[in-house]
Amino acid sequence: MSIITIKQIARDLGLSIATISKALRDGHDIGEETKKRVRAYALSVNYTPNPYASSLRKRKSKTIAVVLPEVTDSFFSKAINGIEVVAQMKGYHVLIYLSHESLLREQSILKDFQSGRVDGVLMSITTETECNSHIQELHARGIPIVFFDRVCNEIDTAKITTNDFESGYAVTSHLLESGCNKIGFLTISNCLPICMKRSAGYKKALIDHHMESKESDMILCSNNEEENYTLIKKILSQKKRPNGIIASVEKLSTTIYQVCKDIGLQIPNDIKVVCFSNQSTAAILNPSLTTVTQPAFEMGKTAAALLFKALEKTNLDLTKESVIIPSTLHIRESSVLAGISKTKNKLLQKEILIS
Amino acid sequence: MSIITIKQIARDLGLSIATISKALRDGHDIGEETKKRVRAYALSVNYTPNPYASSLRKRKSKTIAVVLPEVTDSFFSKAINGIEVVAQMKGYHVLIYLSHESLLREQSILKDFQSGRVDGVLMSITTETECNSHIQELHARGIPIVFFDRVCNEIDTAKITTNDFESGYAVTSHLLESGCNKIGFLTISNCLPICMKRSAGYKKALIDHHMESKESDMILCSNNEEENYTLIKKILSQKKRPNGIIASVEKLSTTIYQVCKDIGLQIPNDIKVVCFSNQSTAAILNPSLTTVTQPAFEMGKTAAALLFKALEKTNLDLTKESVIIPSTLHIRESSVLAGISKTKNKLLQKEILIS
DNA sequence: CTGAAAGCGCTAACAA
DNA sequence: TTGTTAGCGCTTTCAG
Repeated sequence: MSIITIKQIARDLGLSIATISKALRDGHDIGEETKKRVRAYALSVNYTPNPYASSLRKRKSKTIAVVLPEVTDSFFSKAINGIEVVAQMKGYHVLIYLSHESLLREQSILKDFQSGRVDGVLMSITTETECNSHIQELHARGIPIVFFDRVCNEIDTAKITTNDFESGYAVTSHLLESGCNKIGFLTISNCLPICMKRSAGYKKALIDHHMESKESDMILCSNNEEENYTLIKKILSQKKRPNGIIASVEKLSTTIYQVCKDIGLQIPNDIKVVCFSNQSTAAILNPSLTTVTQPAFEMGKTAAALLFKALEKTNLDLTKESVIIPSTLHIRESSVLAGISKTKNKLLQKEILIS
Repeated sequence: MSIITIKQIARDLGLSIATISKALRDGHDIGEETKKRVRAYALSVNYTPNPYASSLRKRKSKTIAVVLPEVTDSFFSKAINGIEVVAQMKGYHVLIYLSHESLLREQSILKDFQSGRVDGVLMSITTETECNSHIQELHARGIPIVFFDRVCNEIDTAKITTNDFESGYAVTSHLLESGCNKIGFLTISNCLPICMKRSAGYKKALIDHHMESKESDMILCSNNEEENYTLIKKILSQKKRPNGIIASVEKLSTTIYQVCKDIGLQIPNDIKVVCFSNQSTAAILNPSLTTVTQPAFEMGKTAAALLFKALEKTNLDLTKESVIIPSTLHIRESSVLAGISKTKNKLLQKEILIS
């Protein structure tokens, strides 16, 4: 069974190539009879149009790119899920690219998009992305870009985010109200808007509670697990160690718990822990982990839906389409007041939509 | 800045289109001088070849598809990671498709590949994929397919798996040695090879330990979390409930822990739990979870590497290239012998490469 | 070593 | 309503 093309169908049916093409995509100037005949035949020979020929001709690929730092993080995998659901519904194909937190990779990935490979781009930038000329350049070419979560402020386009400032504020207030008076904030970047907003919320909460906000309580983690382990261990072993800790990345929770176990710190008695995380296991950790859960699936879905809307109606101004979807604070055992019995704690556990 | 093509460069440089094309891809019958001049100019005008024109002409897309049931499972996200790393190295692009455990979706996804959109396919089938004519058909078209993890036995091509039988055997033996005498096996399909192999290992271990293997101990879970919760709760609430449980899917661990918490069963005293899982949080669960960890990243990487090899040398016979990469048994608190003190348990904890 | 020409499979004017 | 024609941008013989 050799590959079957429009030309072949035309020959078989004694019609012209153009007629087949139009009939197949329901062009309104083709006779019903012919349409039926063509469709039936195409189906019978299992015809599938060559997407690349079509892309070349139409200058549209029906393909989008998703550029992410990584996939092994519940936030991103759930976001991909959301993106894929919409894409499949809309008949788009999704190319996935991982930057692995490397600016260099991100640059070379975006460079390729200049070729017209994709109609639009969904992206979350790396921790290294301070310079953004590569994004700027792509944007200037007229390729629609929608950022989600890790946005790039300098690019004037739609951004799908969650309420990071409020989340940072809420979670810090919660720790303060649970009795913490020295809260460490683990971040992964000093310039990612997402990190800056969360830490701004953290600082504001401290101020509002008449606490000092020290630079030394801001801890910059790396992309290397062992380095982070060592760093966190050092900090939690200090004499004046924090009695509360906020982790702004999911995977740090494992490291923190591990360190506490290894140096004999009891959560939440010795130290309270909260984490920005989408892990479904948060509730069954030892102790269960208080989290700020981002609406990952929703964010992916919204970003994708918006991008497709932009691709379908050219008059849509992405500049004015940013969306903020609130996160949820799940209060669990890792951050509750000391001295409250387990049963009481259960009552304290709650789920708060951050506003 | 309008899109720059080979034709444009040819005009600008006063050369022919063919010369430019050849010069850019280092055709050996072009003068060094010309090559340099062309390259330099192409770089200066930021030329990026149109991939679709090239694909159309060469009948090669430099693109592969990855078809998975879902992404929000550590196994699959790590596998994607492995795949992407190799793809990026080899200059391939990866299209991602989620079947969401639906055979219908899987069929329509594969149908599209008949078009020549992708040069090859990496896939893990759905729990519903009993009939496989859609895969057969694609395979017959000569599109190389490499299965990983959830393979389809009926298709004669390369399969990258882990030692599922041995894993099932090892984990069951471990539970028996920890004192269990009634072990429930949670599965997600009665026909997925991966499930059948694991359960075969489970049954063999029971027999070798002179235990009865009852069909009623095999529990078929669904894709719906609430249904699973209800089902597991029912089973663990029975008078003759199991005192050991093996979950063959990562996400079931959360459900099991939740059920135990809700009905007051203590792990591991009342019931021991083990799970096939790649979750990094396994070690910090309450109690820490014994797992069989599949080499997810390696499997993805191997599958991708193999596919690219097949794409590069047409004489490679995928039929003979299957690989089995062993899993690891991580023994943790959730499955240890009752009556052993916490400190002792620590010594018991170990990591065993299953063979 | 370079160029002319044909064509990958499809679409979109424009004719008939 | 259908057919003719001219490409989309690139690769690849085959001549020069």
